[in-house]
Amino acid sequence: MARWEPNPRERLERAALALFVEHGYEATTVAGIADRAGLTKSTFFRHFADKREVLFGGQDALADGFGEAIRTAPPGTASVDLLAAALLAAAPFFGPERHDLGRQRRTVIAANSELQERELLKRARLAAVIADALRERGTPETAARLAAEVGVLAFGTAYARWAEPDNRQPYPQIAHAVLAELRACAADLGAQAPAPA
Amino acid sequence: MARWEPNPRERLERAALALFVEHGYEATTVAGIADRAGLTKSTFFRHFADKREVLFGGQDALADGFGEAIRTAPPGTASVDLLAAALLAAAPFFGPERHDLGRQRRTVIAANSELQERELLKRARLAAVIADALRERGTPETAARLAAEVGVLAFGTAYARWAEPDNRQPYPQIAHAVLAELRACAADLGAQAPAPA
DNA sequence: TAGGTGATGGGACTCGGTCCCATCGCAGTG
DNA sequence: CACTGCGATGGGACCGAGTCCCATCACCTA
Repeated sequence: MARWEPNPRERLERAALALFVEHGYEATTVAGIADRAGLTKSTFFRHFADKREVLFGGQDALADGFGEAIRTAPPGTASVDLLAAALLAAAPFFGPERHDLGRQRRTVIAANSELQERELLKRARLAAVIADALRERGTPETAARLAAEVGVLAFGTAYARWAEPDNRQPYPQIAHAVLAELRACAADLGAQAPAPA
Repeated sequence: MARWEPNPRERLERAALALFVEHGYEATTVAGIADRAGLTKSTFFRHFADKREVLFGGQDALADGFGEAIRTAPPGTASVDLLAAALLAAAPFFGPERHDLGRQRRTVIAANSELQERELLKRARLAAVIADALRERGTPETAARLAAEVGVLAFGTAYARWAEPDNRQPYPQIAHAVLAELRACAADLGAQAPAPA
């Protein structure tokens, strides 16, 4: 009997991703996902708050890792390096063995605006975590908000490049490169003298 | 008879905001909004793609204005000043007479994460419009993305400050101040030498 | 062997959203 | 003054997401 087989949550996640890839997000019903995992609709909603959330399970752990990395960095570390530390804390989630899953997940999300909304919400929470951690270190309000936004942009770009089908570079290398590039752009942007009002 | 009274779209928007303020977003049904506007559920969905969208009607016009402002700026204008031009293009939407509406709208959105998701999506589209317009002017990819993100952050901050209950400053003044502050922070962030890998 | 506990199954229900068709009001036309 | 075409509305059937409640099952412990 299907009841009491292990890891119902993980089974649901796998079933959902497979069905989303096969038939698309909208054409897939929650009952269908549950069926494929040998469970029911009730159980699905006991493990996930809604249909979208089945694709975003790891995001909370990610945010925790970001905050922790910034908080435990040595005193006096520059903001850019704090961002680097945060991005690297995500490395365990992006090993080469998860490359295919990451690519599929990205494809599914890219095809549906509901899922994009959810991803943006997760990123906003990520930015909030980063900004909070920076504020705890004494970074002024606006500087913390900007750095958090840059960090999230860097993370999103790095994730996108890592998940590219033909990518072979490891995530940490990509993250460093993206962050360095963004830092340079920030310098350019900040150096421009604003026109007199 | 209620049929054929003018401005059904605007009536629906007013009815929705009023009910959201009174009972909250979730406790309000689409049928209830339509009733209050003297219309039906069918008509509601003929004017708005979904329940959330009734609060985000102006966002598309906003994005158009942003793109237009950047495209029509004099050649050679610095990126920061292009962002300033874009933010000022939004000024007509934020006259003092709309202050109360803006404040109510913000309160409703702040209380519901579904609405926050939609707002984030709209802002992402805004960022995409800005980045596209900057690319058209020859701004390199990464610089355009960063500048767009900064622009959206500036807009969000300016809108939030403008909609504060006790705010009396006009929107353009706030926008300029926020942007100047962010430019300074970008300079700081970019000036930090990254630690050697 | 008899509970006790936590996870699951299952069904009823509400509401968002889609679809289709009948209906209405307003032209314009003869 | 009818007739007709057109666009907007009303209304009902329908599906799926999500909630709620309760019965049921498997495992553990006394």
